Amino acid sequence: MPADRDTARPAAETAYDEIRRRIVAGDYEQGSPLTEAGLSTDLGVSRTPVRAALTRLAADGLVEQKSNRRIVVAEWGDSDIEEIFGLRAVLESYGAGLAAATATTAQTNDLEVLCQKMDEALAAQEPGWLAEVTALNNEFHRSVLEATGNRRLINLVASIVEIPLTHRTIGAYSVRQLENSWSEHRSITEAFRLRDGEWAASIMRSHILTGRAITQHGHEHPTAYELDPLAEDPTPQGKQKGPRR
Amino acid sequence: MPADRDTARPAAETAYDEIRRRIVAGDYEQGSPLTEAGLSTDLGVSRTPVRAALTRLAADGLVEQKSNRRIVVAEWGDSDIEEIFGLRAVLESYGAGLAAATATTAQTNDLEVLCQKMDEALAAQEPGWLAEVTALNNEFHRSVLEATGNRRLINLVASIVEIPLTHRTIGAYSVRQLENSWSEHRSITEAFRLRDGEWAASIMRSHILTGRAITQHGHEHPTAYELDPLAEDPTPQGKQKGPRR
DNA sequence: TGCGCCAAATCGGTATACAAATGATGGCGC
DNA sequence: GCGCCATCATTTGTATACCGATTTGGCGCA
Repeated sequence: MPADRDTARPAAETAYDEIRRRIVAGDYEQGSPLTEAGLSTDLGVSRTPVRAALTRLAADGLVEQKSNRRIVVAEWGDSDIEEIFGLRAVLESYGAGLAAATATTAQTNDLEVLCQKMDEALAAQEPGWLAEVTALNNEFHRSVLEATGNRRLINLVASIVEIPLTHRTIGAYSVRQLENSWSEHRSITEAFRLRDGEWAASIMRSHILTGRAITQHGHEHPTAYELDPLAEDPTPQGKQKGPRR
Repeated sequence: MPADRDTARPAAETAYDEIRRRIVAGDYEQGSPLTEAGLSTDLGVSRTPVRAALTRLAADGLVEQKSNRRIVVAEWGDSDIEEIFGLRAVLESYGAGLAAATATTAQTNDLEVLCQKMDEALAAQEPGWLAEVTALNNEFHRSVLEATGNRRLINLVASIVEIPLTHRTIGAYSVRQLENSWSEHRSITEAFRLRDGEWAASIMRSHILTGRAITQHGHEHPTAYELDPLAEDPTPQGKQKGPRR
């Protein structure tokens, strides 16, 4: 246990980030109970910041409060993935349409840069490239939403997307499918350049629904392409003991 | 200060509800700072539940945390109304489409009942009818979303709609416009009966965008209909002293 | 041997005490 | 007289102690 806490950052935020990271990383079993005291000793802070963190996580939907006021890690199944992709398709296509119609040249160029980086990442395929692709993909979608300037829309999508999903999702794509995905990103960028909101929205919708199809059915017959599988998991070191009980 | 606290309900939840009510009711000036100590003494609870309440309210977007870690009541203007109606149009039409395609007869009947009650409320126009109409309207939209069974969608819309808006919105409608609004509700119900998701989605979209137009431009030339204006406020009894400062 | 009740421990909810940081105000010096 | 610095007050962040409720395990009785 580190004696020198990082006093620079608020401890409540640290606790929030750490607990969130653990949940998203899958360190905790779904439905496993989280006790404030346990997390408190685990993180080396008192129960108060842990409580604040759990409150925020509950609002995010990452933990649930059972009737007996017991807090457990949220569970989800196929229906949740269905919901998430459906909502993303609706919201992100809406956002793409808005953004494309009003985007500045600078914003469009930013998307172009991201596409460029993606191409390079694909071409190079250095160790860890899957993680980089995931990051770039998230960045692209985030940039599109940011371009709308619609803070509420951004928060809405953020509250949905941030789930132990995105990680594994990319893994379901074959390289061929990844190339197609990037091609769609390029098309969206082009729609931005033409200020064609309808086109942008349409592509974004297809893009996400394609992702849904691949995530749900693409596992069966992957063209695979086995790269170094460790690269997919950004946190390889052995984790702390799992949930209590 | 009441000595006999209602120990039955959790104090944090009470604090959340009360602070939320005050914000939505407009008791606090937009951008006015909320101090934990002040709310604590106001509500008769300690700072801890107040903190929890403020955390939740921040997640809801009803309060904002300024850079200097000062918490203020969220401010909004016309652009927020624009955002909200736009998102409602997208999300609720999506929900209506989903729900209509899968709705049970019982769910459709529930909508029918609500339409019936609306007709009666309009015909009677008893004191407080505007408040009742507001409640029925909210209930209708909530029922449609509930019929989707999409918990995430429900939460998303809830996080947007619950805003110091709905109250005043209804006031902007003329009676003629209210009748039209209910007529659209009836059409949505009919679409449910026919399991016509596309139709339902389309009506819902028009319905909400009409609401946007009335809210934004309908104030200028209202056919008015001045009823007792107090009826609009569902909490008539003199509440605790207003915001500090 | 099984069922039920009681007791003890565990955990979440609340209050409060304390520390750290930030903003304001007043005084002092130039 | 103006500006800067120091001190103080206000407020948030954190820790901890206490209380009530719920659950669990054991013991006793049928």
